[in-house]
Amino acid sequence: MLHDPAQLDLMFQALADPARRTMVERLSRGSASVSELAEPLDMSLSAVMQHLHLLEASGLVRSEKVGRVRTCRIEPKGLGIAESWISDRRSTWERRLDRLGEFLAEQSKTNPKK
Amino acid sequence: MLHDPAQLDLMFQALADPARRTMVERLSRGSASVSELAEPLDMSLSAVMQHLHLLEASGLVRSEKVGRVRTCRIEPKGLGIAESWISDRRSTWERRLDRLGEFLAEQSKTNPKK
DNA sequence: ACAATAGTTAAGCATCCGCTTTACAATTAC
DNA sequence: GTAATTGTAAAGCGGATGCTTAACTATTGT
Repeated sequence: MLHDPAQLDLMFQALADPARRTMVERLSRGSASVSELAEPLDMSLSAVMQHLHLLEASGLVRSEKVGRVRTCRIEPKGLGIAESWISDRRSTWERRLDRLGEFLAEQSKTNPKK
Repeated sequence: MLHDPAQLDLMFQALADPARRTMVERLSRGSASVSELAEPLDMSLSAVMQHLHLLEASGLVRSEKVGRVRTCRIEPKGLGIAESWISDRRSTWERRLDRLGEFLAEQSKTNPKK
């Protein structure tokens, strides 16, 4: 499964704002209404709504409205996508370090430091 | 070790751009000069330099200049910081799901569906 | 010495972001 | 029915972002 650049843009952009990360933190502890998400944030409800739009567009959060309250919850696959891009880079890096280590070990066997 | 919001801002912001992710991907395969980083990117060297500044400010990349070439390499701790924030959120979410599962299992034992 | 290479800095510019305020819509409580 | 609650939509604004070009510095090759 290849990484879709446009989605990664949206996802990392979404995580790049402290208010939005606060919302994700809150939602990782359980679903919440828009007002509940807004409560710890020092900004208008309207602003929170705009952050929520971004979070939904990125695929990190989904929500549904029942009556007059919209309930938001985490989309666990979303976090997985961002996490796996990072972890792919890390493992590429670490595999390379391993090979380098083996190479150096081999060097010091056939050509020990004087 | 608590997550520093300002650093997470810089880090996710850095990853939110396709050119910068391309640079990180390149560097995860090994160190590179600025020109090498620029090669696959359709923009001026100057623009690449600006992306590089951001990547260094975020702590994802470091570089040093020898002679007239600046060699850039990944800072593996950097990726770890972003990755661990995400994985902390995920595990909070998953632990919560587990508890919910246990609760529901308990419910159906003492109060089986009619 | 001169030219080519590799990088750096600064200014400028169009666009995007993160808010605000205002006005409005839908649901629920009294 | 009317008032309070909860959420939405639109317009506007200042500052941040992602480039460009142009001018410049430092190192290396001939």
